[in-house]
Amino acid sequence: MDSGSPAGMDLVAEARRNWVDNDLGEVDAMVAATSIARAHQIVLGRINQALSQFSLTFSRYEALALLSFARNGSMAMARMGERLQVHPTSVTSTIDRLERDGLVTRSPHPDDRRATLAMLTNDGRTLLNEATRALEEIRWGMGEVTDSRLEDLNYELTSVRSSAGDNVSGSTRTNAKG
Amino acid sequence: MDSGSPAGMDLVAEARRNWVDNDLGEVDAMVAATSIARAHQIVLGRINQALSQFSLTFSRYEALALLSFARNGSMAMARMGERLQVHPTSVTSTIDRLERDGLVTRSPHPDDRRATLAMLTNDGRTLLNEATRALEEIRWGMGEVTDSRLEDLNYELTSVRSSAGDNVSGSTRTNAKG
DNA sequence: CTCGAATAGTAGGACATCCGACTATTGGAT
DNA sequence: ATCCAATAGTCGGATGTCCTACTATTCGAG
Repeated sequence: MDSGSPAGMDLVAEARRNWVDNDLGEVDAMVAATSIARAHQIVLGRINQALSQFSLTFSRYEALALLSFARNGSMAMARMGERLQVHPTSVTSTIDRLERDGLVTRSPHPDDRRATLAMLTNDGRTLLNEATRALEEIRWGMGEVTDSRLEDLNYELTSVRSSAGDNVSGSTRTNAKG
Repeated sequence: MDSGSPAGMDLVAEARRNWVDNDLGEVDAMVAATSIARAHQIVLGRINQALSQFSLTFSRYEALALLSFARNGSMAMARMGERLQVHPTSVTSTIDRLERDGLVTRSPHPDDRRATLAMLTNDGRTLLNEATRALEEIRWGMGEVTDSRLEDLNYELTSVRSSAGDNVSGSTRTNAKG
């Protein structure tokens, strides 16, 4: 345990009980939504805590990582928004802070004067590598959960993602279980 | 499909590919963290969209629902923070807006002059019931995913939650699969 | 070639969340 | 009885996210 919860209390089970007691419908869906939210809160909290030593947040880390995989370490901001699935104004805000901290620079797109390229600086790449090691050390906030369980979890999550149009490609489910 | 994604692209699979190509570790954990974040984004987006017709957000809805299960429809704010697992200042902010909209009232705690009780108003309870029906209609953002799959998903998520100290009680896993 | 639709980025505003700091009150230890 | 630590709530500030609106630029239709 590390992200304190009210002792002796399962918040999700509590929600289920309240729902059932009040004859409300779609209990499994309610529990799933609640569980996802709580898991997200836990994992994001751990990740952000691990990143805080680098004055990074997960959002900014994701942006750095995305740039690091691009050719020349640069990418048009609009494309970053597509990849990260965030609003264009969120990209502006994220790049603002990364630029402020010297991890990224803005430069005009050579072929499209509307566009702006965000480019990783040397400092940015160095910090990204350190932050990545820190995230590996905490197993990306997944605690003690074994890789086998993580694969099962990833498989189950694809059903939610695909229902939203995420083109879920080969979600390699190595654990033959079904 | 309803929450657009870049056509023909699985963002999570893309992340996995980048990770493997760069010989980075803890790939399953990275994918799990990414999947949880994306699933959360999808589900929360759908829920907030369904709630927008009531000028509610999921945070405010959760607060209303929590109060509705309490005796007298009231609860000390500190206790709300514990149940919702959010910072005390978040409770202040949430109750501020609910009070502004006439859905909740503040009153002094009868036995502890430090504490403040948040109490559901009649309008608040009415709106909560309508909002709950709206969430049931969209199956809490879980799309087409069957209840059977949701049970499996809920089971897998308990491993993450319990690793954070959530005292996971009987997560009834009706689907015998292991 | 010109004009309007689409695209790229940003500014301003609303919310949600956390953190640190501050006030008021409670309660236990001495 | 007194004093200090713990608790309850709020304020101000930082971040992240979205939305609407606005400017600049590109591109296709005619």
